[in-house]
Parts: sequence; C-alpha cells; structure tokens
Amino acid sequence: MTIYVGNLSYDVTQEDLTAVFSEYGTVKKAYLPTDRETGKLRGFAFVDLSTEEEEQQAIETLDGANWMGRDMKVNKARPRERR
DNA sequence: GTTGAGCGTT
Repeated sequence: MTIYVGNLSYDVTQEDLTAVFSEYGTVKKAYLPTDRETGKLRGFAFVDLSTEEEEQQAIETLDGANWMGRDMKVNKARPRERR
C-alpha cells in the first residue's frame, strides 16, 4: 500500500517526509512528484511504509495535521492510472 | 496549489 499526502508545503523535501513518517514505521519510499513541464513540486507526495498497520497509523495520526504551515491530507493512495 | 511516468495509440 502507498500513502498519498496532499496539500503539502512546497518547501517539503523527501528528507522531511521520511523523517515525519519514520515516527510511525519504516519508510520504504518517499516520492515527491514534480510538474513535468515546470519542474516544480506539485504539492503532494507518496510514501510507502513497511506494513499496512504502520501506514494506517500514519494516516490516522497525520491526516489533517498541521505541518510546515499546512494542514496536510493523508490517505491511501490510488493506483497510478489517471492522467 | 489535492493522486507519481514514459512511451507513443487498447
């Protein structure tokens, strides 16, 4: 399972994500997509923890939490199919 | 500032 993190500050880095989610489990992957044309961050991210329990815990705890000045959205990610 | 890519037409 992958976690979707939306409404992020554009100052957030992969290191920041990893640091925060590491409090709830082992971060296997932290990905910050950038706009394909402008190269700028898109304001959301994807994080993979090692177990679903950890991810569920991270979602429950971090969803709606104020981080870097923004109330981030955290929930289970959708498959990467849309465009 | 809200769901990742690139290739290239299921």
